Amino acid sequence: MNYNKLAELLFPQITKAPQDYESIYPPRSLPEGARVTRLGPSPTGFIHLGNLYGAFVDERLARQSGGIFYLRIEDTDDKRYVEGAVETIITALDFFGIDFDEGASLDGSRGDYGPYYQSQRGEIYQCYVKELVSKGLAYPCFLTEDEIAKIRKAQEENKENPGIYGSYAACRDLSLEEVQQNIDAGKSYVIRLRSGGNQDPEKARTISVGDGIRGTLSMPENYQDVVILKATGIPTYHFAHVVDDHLMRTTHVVRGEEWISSLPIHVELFEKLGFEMPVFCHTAQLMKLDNGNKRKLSKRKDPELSLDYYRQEGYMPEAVREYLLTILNSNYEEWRQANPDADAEEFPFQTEKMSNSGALFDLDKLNDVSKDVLVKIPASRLCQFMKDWAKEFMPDILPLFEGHEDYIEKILDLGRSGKKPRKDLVCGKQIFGFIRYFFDDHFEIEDEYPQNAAADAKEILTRYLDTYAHSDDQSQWFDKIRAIAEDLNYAARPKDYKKNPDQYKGHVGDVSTIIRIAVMGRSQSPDIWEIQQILGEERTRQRISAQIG
RNA sequence: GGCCCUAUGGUCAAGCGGUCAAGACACCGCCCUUUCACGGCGGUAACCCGGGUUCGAUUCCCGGUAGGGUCACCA
Repeated sequence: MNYNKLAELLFPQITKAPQDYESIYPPRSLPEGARVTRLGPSPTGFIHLGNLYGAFVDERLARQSGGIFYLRIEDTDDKRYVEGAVETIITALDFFGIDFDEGASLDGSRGDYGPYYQSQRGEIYQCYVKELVSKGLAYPCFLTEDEIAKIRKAQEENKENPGIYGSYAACRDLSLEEVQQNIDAGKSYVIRLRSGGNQDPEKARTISVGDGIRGTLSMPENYQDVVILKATGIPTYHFAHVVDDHLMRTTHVVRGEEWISSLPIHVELFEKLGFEMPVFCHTAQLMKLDNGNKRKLSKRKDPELSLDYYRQEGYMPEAVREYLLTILNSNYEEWRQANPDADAEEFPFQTEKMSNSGALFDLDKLNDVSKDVLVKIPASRLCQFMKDWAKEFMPDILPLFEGHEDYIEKILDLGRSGKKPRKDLVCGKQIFGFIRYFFDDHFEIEDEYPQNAAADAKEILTRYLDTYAHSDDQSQWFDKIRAIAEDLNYAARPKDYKKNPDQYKGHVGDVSTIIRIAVMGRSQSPDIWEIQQILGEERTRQRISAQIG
């Protein structure tokens, strides 16, 4: 068999040789130790938390080493293509602070290692396929779907592994003439790898691959004659991955653990092509607890998997980032405690510190992290964020914020100063619920007066209103409440009440709860005096009067 | 079914042959306090099972079990 002739027969249009591409895409000149990573989404338009998780790893690896992080669109399957998906991906990632140094972007592509859309790299792949064919390492296969199905059936009956390999690889040794005849007959064909692996597990070589996260992975070598070029002339993922990551000079391939099982294929491809392998980092799947069982997060059932969910709820990107970092590296929280004010970028991220078991997504934890993050963000930025969020997801309330920035900022800053700032802001939705009573249209009485004091409510509020002086400082103000409490036989200090509960109707806390409900509509809130200062005298008096009736 | 990955409290997760088995979230209690939150203190709660190796295994090996992944001209 003359493989050169076969290659020429199959790919007459390919005139370039691998060497040409080697010089078009030379090794990158980057500082020692710089890492080149990539994100390779297929343009389905759906980007989820898992993608973001992986993207962070890529981004950290590259940026921390002074390397390159690029975006490559893996659109080798036109059936999956969704209009506008690339924009969606870039925008969603950008919202969470992920951007690229190179590759596909909103306005075309940038970088010297393109094209960055696999669909535009046909010639490149075919060149390497041709190379493989000419070396007898790949061959055209004319098996039809039906024939393959039959083979599979027979294999199942014989309890053999399914697939095209060994004696099942019917087209492995077709002569040049047979190939020619098939082509002339208009038969469609794919190109398969002529695997050198042994299907007998006893005789198979064991391959060991170092993984950036998991140490060493070892498994039997590949023996399947996998498809590398589809009938359309477009490569499969396996082949595109190997060629692209070599030519784009990727040093670290971060991908989900579902790829581990096809690693042997990739290893064989890298070897046959004579490429150096990148370092693989197989990340664990994000899981979720469902009826007591861990399971993979699914886009159908789990809204929190979608990145949109966090935007809709109004989580700030840095909060999500911070949370992701805590599950990304086990020592992150420790580092954060030691460096409370440091930029997250400064954290020395290590793939070795990544968990290799599936982490359960924990909303409670996210909320907690978010509180800690938001407490450090200035009110002006929070206000801006709330406006942006409302504009997109709750346009009805936007007018409450716009043009009232000073008011909003005061509200957001309530109790946030001092040594022990309040941490009650989590996300947009929650924040609005938390501060709703500051807006008359959204103010309503939500809670009931405490039972022991309800009877005195009107009396308390009347006296409160009568003695109210907006200019009182906090202690003057509270002294008046104490006075009211004492007059009405409530203990001025809770401790007195605790000692002699029978002597009083309640304590000053009950009195202020009445006031709190009248002014805020709820029994729980930050400091009443501060709120009244923000609300203003008129509005405060109005609300109290309204409850006196 | 074959191959592979994983296995410490409810969750995340330190540990890497000898520890009273860290820490965080959640939960509970107490303190602080005019409510809530914050903060402080304390508490409940864990090494999947069975064999080895070893003076000694959560840690190493083997075998189960459980969960997950993968076996496409999808990525």
